[in-house]
Amino acid sequence: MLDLAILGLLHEQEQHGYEIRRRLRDELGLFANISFGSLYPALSRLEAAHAVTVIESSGGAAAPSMPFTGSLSGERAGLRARRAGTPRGTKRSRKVYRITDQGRRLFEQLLDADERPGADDARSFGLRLAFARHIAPQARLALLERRRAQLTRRLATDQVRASGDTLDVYTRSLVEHSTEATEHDIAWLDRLIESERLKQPAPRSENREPHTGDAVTATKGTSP
Amino acid sequence: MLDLAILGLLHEQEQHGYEIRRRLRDELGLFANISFGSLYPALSRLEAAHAVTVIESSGGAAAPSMPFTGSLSGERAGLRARRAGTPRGTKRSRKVYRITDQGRRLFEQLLDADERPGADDARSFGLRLAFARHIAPQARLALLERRRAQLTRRLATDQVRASGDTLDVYTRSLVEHSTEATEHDIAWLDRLIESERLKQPAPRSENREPHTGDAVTATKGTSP
DNA sequence: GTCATCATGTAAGCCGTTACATGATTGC
DNA sequence: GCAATCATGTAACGGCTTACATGATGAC
Repeated sequence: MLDLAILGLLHEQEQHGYEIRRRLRDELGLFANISFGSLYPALSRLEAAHAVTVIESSGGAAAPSMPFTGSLSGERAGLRARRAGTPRGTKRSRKVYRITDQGRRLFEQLLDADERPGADDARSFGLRLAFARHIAPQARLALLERRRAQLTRRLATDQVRASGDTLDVYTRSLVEHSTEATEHDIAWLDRLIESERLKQPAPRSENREPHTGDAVTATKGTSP
Repeated sequence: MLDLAILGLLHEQEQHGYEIRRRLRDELGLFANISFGSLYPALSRLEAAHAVTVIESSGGAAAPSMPFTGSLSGERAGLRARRAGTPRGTKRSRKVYRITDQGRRLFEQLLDADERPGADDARSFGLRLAFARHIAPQARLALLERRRAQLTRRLATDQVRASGDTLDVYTRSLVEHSTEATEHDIAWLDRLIESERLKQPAPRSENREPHTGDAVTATKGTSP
């Protein structure tokens, strides 16, 4: 699941590990404080699988496919010069990763094929929804409806539990609150689903133009 | 955390592994479908730590320091007789566990000392609340208030996230919904806390000011 | 006598953690 | 020059999963 999160972030913008961690915390909120002991091995794995490539592992400019001097001292000089322009940041000795075409394929594959059992459902769904803008409208709808079905099932088992007479006060309160929370979640999903339906009124069996891939481009280059 | 759940169930009634799993699923709801690959090793660990003892293992040996007939056929006959009384179940070759005094101590210790980082907060709290009736009133109150503080912190970070301008539609919706859910949780906790305070009006161990003045929301009555 | 269910266990693996080790850059 | 921060990595471990192995009991 971490792989999915990483690919999702790199989908938007090339970045280095340390920064990925920050965005995971500040933007996604999931993986509140993912540890480097998870993150870096994950990046290595993805690189080995050719899902990402290192486009810069030292000082050069982060511009895509822009060749730069191999001179280490030259790079250093360049960075010193650049530092004057940017008050903070712009460190050296970092590896900037970029997602590959294969990585993009893997991303989409993970996005709708993963949902492995044993995984935290809520987290898994949250992660997918956070990247929902990158997927086709009908896949988005399917994601929402799968989640809705999941919650409906939970509601059913909660009600069975609540109907038992063996629960003590605290457990009963817990179950009742859980039921309310689930109902709240479902109502929210229903609003999202309706809003999706309004955006794409007719599902139209096949040959649906698969979302022209603009709007995804990196809006900012190397800006700190 | 599984250890805590097991001890909590055995706290109430001696049982064998298979049955513990069923109660974990049907009563607690947490550990929806704990696997035997987790459960049995956990029981073995607890036994090795003298937190539980095997009080009956119908197949033959393994009863600790309690001698009984070594006759296999004898055991079988006894079980056959017992089966007639109970229409289903009452299998043989199972190990019935009982919690020990040491286990009870461990239980209480886990109950308020655990809360390890990296654990699923909600699940951990739910588990503790499910066993809340076994702990001292002030410990119960402390549990609720710790959880409340936790959720308040979450609310704060969610609000920071929401105030950023980089979030896309779906992520924003997610954060907003998460905020609502957390507020809902806090309101529920406040109801529980108030009801606890009513049950034990004056904590007054020494320097305790029963900080009133909360009276937060409480939109709906405690009993639906 | 065979199949479903109850019952216990082991082995391998996944996915995350903390703790530890190292080094570059920059502020003071 | 020294400490704080940025940045990357390795090692050991934790807690759970699935897959596999075994066997007893009861229904038919």
